[in-house]
Amino acid sequence: MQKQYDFKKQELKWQRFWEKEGLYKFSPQKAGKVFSVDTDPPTLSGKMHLGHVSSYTHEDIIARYRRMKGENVYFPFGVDNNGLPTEKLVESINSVTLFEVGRKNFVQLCQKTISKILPEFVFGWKRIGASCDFSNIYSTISPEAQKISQQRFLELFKQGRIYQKESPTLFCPACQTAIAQAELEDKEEQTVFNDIYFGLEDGGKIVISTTRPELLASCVAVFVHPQDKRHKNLIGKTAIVPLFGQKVEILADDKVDKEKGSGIVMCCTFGDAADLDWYFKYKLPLRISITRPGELNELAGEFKGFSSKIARKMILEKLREKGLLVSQKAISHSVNVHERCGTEIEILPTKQWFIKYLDLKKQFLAQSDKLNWHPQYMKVRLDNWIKGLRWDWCVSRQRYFGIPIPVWRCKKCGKIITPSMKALPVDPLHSSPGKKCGCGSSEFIPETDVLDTWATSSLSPQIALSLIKDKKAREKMFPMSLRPQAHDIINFWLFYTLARSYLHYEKIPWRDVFISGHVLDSKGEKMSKSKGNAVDPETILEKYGADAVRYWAGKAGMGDDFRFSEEEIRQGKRTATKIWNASRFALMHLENYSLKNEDSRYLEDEDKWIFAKLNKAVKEYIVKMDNYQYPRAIEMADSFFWKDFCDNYLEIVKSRVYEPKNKETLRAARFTIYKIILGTLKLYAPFMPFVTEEVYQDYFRKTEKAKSIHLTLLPLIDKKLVFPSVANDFEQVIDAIAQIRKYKSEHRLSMKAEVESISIKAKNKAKIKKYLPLISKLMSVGKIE
RNA sequence: GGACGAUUAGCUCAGUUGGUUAGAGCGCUUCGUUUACAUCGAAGAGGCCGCAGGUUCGAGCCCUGCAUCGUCCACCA
Repeated sequence: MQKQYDFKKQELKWQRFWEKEGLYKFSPQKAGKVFSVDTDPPTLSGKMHLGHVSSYTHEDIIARYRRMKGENVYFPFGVDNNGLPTEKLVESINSVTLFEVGRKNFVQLCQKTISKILPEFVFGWKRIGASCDFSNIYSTISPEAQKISQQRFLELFKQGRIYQKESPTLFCPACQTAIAQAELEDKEEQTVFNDIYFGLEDGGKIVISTTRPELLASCVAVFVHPQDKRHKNLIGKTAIVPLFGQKVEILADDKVDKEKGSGIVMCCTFGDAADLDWYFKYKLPLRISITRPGELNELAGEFKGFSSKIARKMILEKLREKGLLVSQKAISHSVNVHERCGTEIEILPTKQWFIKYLDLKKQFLAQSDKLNWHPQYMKVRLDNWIKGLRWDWCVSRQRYFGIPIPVWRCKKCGKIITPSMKALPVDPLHSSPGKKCGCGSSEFIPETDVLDTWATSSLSPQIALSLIKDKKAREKMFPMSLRPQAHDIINFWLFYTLARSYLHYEKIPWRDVFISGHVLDSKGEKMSKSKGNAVDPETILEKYGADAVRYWAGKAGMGDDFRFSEEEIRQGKRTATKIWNASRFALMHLENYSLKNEDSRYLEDEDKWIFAKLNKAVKEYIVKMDNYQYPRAIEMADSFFWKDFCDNYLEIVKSRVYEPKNKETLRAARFTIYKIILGTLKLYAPFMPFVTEEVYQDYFRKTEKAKSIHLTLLPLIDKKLVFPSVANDFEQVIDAIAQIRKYKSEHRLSMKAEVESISIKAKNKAKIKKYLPLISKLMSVGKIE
């Protein structure tokens, strides 16, 4: 063993070793109950971030623990490289826009770019010691994933759960696609609240307030509050929209806020979600004046062709000229923007594909009940979301790099034609149904929309399991054992997966759900690129090593967000060093020792005591780990290793190994050291896989046989080595030592200083008597009373 | 506005079904070159357990109300 533990060199070495040996390769034939993890495929981006480090450390701790419990762990790895985020990444890496290169070339460029950047991206996960089966990585855009996704789409189509409908949809004018409610983000924006005169048909005028005067051409009604005395007389009258002249009815609805502006509001198709509600509720006419790219159309007359921003200025100018602009007030309000690009969204009627599922709320809630939630209170979030669902699931996107919706439409009769399951995956743009339509026509219009990313990632269990070739084994593995994920996507990924699983199989997708939190900066604020407070994992890994960073992550409990703490990482590094140092000392005394079980016959009381301590620690460790309370488990390991073993046992046993009274006591000490060190390493192995492997390989591998510490089983202590009453009595020795240390400390003495006599308090004097010589020798005390 | 969570030592957090003097790590103070480790060891200081009521022989833990913070959802002309 070297003198210093060089984590950088060693971590890389063991990572390569694990990979080369295929340590974490899954095979259904291996022994043990299968424990399968529906891992969260990270969205492909240039680099892993600290959130990935922490969430994968949590999963990995669980996976490694289960492996050491003798379970056959399936811990797959995938990347989410489907859809808009990947498009954006590819555009920025190659400095092109998809409009420049065209759809077909762009899709190819995406594939090419992905395979180029993937290895480096994945290396991040290997580096932190994730024990995934990297020999077989899945991708959410692979032909296999496409096949699975299209297959399930067609299944639902046949069940009558897929329909296409023209409907007002959330639409991003910059990305040119429909987006989901989940993709919305709030953004605080400075804007101007304008009071504008509307005419009345019977003469007179009213003032309405709006932040979006560019939508005047789309105005279809004016609303007041039914209990608003000021405006009660207006109800039922007709107003005339300035500049555009359309006549609109004045209606009453209690959604109107009397306090806001003049208390009179215009309703446009569509300014926001409230307009949408009114449109349906009062069956208002449809007046669309904004095109998909976010420009005004012919309905806006002279403003046609201008972007909504410019048109807003022009319209305000015109209103001002005509004396129709009463007043303006700068306000700050929050608007809905697309999370990917920050563009304000529009609501536009477009034709989209939906999965019908609003009728299944009850069933979904029942599925949620069947899951084992960790922590339990997170369940409420899902349940509230399910109860509050208002729309069916819009699964179509007007994008390019995604999984194509596998349908054609007959040019003649309009019937929807689907491919055969065997033909999947298909891209309708580049293939044909291969059969005639029922009406005899063989001309088809291909569907150009692709599926929403969630429509595919909701099938992650199916995609992950598709890597297992043995069909019988694969089917036995569903439902999977565990879904680990963060709390922010409970309403999306977790919900959608649960929903799909019910729609297709009427089963829950997994038994356990484990929810983790987000990494915050050291002040407790959210990390984000824009704030510039994001910590780069690479710097931190360079500085402290993966074991240390994992130690920090392992201290974060379920559900809660937790802070980045360099202090805690330093503590992790100290722990790794301590493990290495204690092992170095121990192994020094184990040279030329070969473990013999009969040595346990000569165990001294301190040996029995430390075995009892380890036994207790292991038992509690297992309880905590089984409940996903790994921060409590690592505390068990810490306090056993640091306090009981290093500070007390090793100090006591030193005299025995340096100057043994006889062979037997030396052998017993060596036996104990061997067992305890190995046991300690095993407790730490899920948390600090590198340093524990280093020590294991250095000494224990030749006797323990297992190729790696990560293939060994938990240190369950042989009952024959546990003597509770002896251990209990010996506890008094520890207590006495503490008292003597305190005395010396208070008298500013070195621990080595000789003391003539001392009196200590003991609970049971009779039982401590036989230990007095031991204590007096150990603590350099002449006489103890 | 609705839901959920949090509030315990200077900081980050434990505290099991209510039961003696409330714990850990870090930080701080003092001491110690003890043959694995100064990346160490020993000792110490430091807490009206957010506030106010209630239940109980007994409350950090149970109940009610309030306050503050956080998260998610809704609203956002």
